Amino acid sequence: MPAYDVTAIERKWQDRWESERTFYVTEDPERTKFYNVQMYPYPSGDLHMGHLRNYGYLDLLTRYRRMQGFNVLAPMGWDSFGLPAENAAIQTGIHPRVFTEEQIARMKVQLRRLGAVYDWDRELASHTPEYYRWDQWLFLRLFERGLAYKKKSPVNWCPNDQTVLANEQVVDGRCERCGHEVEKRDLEQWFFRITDYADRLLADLDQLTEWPDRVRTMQENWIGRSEGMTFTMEVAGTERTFEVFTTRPDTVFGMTFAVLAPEHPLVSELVDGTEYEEEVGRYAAAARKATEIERLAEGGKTGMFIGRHATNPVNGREVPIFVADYVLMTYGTGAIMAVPGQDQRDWEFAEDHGLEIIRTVQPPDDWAGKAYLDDGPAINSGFLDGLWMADAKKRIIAWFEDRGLGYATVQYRLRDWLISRQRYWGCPIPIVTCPTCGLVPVPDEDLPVVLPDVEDYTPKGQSPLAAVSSFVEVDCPRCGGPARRETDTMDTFVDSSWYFLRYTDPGNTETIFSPDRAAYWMPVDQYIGGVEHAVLHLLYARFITKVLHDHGLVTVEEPFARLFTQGMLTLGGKAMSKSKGNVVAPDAFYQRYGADAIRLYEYFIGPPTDDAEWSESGIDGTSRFLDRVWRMGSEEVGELVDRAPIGADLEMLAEAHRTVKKVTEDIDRFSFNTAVASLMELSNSIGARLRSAEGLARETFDAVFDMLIRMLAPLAPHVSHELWERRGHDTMLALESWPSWDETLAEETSVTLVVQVNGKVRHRIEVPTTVTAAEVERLARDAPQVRRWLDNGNERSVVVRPPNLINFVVD
RNA sequence: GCCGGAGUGGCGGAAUUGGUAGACGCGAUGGACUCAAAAUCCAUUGGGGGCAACUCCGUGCGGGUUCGAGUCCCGCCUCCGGCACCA
Repeated sequence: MPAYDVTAIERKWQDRWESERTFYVTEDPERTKFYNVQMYPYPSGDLHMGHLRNYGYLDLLTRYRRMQGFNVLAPMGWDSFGLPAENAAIQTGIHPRVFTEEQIARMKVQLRRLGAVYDWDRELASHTPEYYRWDQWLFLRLFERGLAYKKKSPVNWCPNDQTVLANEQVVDGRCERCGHEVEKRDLEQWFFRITDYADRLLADLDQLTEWPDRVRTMQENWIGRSEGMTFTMEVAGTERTFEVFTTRPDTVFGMTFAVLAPEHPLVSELVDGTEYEEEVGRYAAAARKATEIERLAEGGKTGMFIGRHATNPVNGREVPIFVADYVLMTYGTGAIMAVPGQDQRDWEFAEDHGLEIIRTVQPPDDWAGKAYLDDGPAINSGFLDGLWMADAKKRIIAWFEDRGLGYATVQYRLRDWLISRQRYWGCPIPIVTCPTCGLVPVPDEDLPVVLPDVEDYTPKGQSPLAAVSSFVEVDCPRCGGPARRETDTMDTFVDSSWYFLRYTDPGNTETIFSPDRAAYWMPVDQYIGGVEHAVLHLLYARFITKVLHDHGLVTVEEPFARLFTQGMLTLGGKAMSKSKGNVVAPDAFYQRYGADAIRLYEYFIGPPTDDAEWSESGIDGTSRFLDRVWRMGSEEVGELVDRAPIGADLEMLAEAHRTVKKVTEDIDRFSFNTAVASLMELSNSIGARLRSAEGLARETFDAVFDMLIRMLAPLAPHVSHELWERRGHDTMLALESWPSWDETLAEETSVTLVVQVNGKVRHRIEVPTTVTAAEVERLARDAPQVRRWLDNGNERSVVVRPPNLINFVVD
């Protein structure tokens, strides 16, 4: 058990921080702001140890930056729309709102128990009409700008969750949430035109120098920029044409067939009324329905000839047109020129279907049996022959452009963001469909479109809202005639793509937020969250911020200046999660050790970016450390002497200054584990000196202990605040300044000189930091441990690096 | 397959710029205190050899650069993460 009354002390200080509003802030142009945000959580109820680790990091920074004098905003909110509450409602019949708000209340209690402090005046929750009203407002601005549109297209459908999913929410062909295989369906859905921002989302990654490389790379790959050429091909014997996109226009002479995606509209047009109609129709229909997993499991490339030919513009050659599911309607133009000699997928298809292969790049002599993808001189390519890839591309694109047959283009892998969901617990899309006026936006003054209560939450392939006639049946806002409300709700990632802006002005009932207040706080100086959002939330939030920037509401183009992705806490090697049933509940640990020991252990467990395996025994260590500090600060431990400082005191003081420097630098580089280690070292050293014969001067102890407590304040806030008060300070430690260090004082006066012979350590000598190279060499040569080695060999040379290293090179 | 990241004692990890490998903590062993236990404190703790001074080996494996490599370079192995029919 700890040496002090953990529960009473923690409760006391949690009350004080709240009642004194210590961490509530306003905009203050006189002070430098620090906007500190954690990805707002889904209110899942009980926090486990893994959550505490993450909340602990944010709280550490809030307190640390505050002590450094920044005007720190640390808000908290709730990503409170979404499937878990709805699924619980289906099972229990409890309204998702009731369920969600209970969970929020519980989480707030638990955050408080950890000692996590926020400006609760800025709390927001996305399920409230006060919040989602502005989701709808935002949707309408995107709609006005042509950035929100409704379109029928092949989309991802999760049969288990009974809703469509965004591309980003399909992982390995499965639903990110429930793991069920995802099907393709042709549905009319709402999209956000994120592809319009693909170039900016890619280019501005360069500005994000304080983001982990890993996340930037993931976004770069996800956006997937490819330079190439788009050109038109004519279908022989018809008036019809289609466009193809290729990144290898230099290989166009090697085209031996063309392929259309099964969903390509031209497919049915070209086979209608021909002998191919039935069979091709059957193939295309099957391909459209198959899941991604089924399509890939086929092995080999399926597809079939559709009875038509296309003309290669470069040489007039007619090549057969196929339909095949390895061509995707959602990328490029949904049609390709196939060059089996230079593309492995085309090669496999050609082999499976007995098609001709013409190489257009000279492969190495021993190359056989597969496509050649690397660079080399062009062959079988008319006027391109002999040119290498880069030159050949330039030449052929110029050839197409001169004749108006094709043009250089850039394609992105990124798809538009599918934001409609056929589920209940989300933000209604503020659109009315009128038989005469078409899609009509709900006027701003009629917002919010309030989510109505329903009897039955069960998804039936369309939103449960569709069954609420009082919701669906409305007058058209434009012509007044009978019309129907959109019944899909928005992806919850829409809610989370701008909440950090709302925190700056959460009570605003006139606008989404005041541009001035947002300008003061933005960008977020430190953003903390899980790496699992690298291409989901983090991409969407960047996109929406740019849209709002273009709308004149936000000054910055990038929302998050510095990103930190924390590692997970694991148990049995797996991430702690309620659904996996491997969570460690903190309650027992709060009682036994207290919040401070838990926090400290979670900081100490390892680098914060790394996953860490939970272990119970580790808390003993941090708890013991806090006990030692407590006893040192509250009892007479060892020898406190009223005397003028002597040598030992000066050494103690120097050590404390060195620790301040180290801990400050460690926290700045997010090396919390070594910061804690340094504080332990300092505390050990104070203890050892107190027990030593000389003891410590009272004045030295007071100064050094004061520094220790200040440094401990962001890490173990309760115990450090209590000690601060008990030692006679009448100020709130959280508002005290972070200690500074005196560089001269912090300097080491002596150092261990390492004497090496041929790179091996043979001797160590304590020397003053000021030793010269000559002194180093003399000291080293005089030592018998060194002379033995020098006398036994031929000395070649000596490398001297005063004050701490000398290396003799001996044969 | 492609792109990242990592591999250090019994365990978590440290070594920030090429310069003392293993900080700090856990665990373990021995000791002090105690009637005893708990708590606390002290000592030892990478492996081998030696009474000792000391010495040999040691950061996934094999090479290399360097006076000197956990750190840099080349080639592998293993694990983790991301992407993956994107034309």
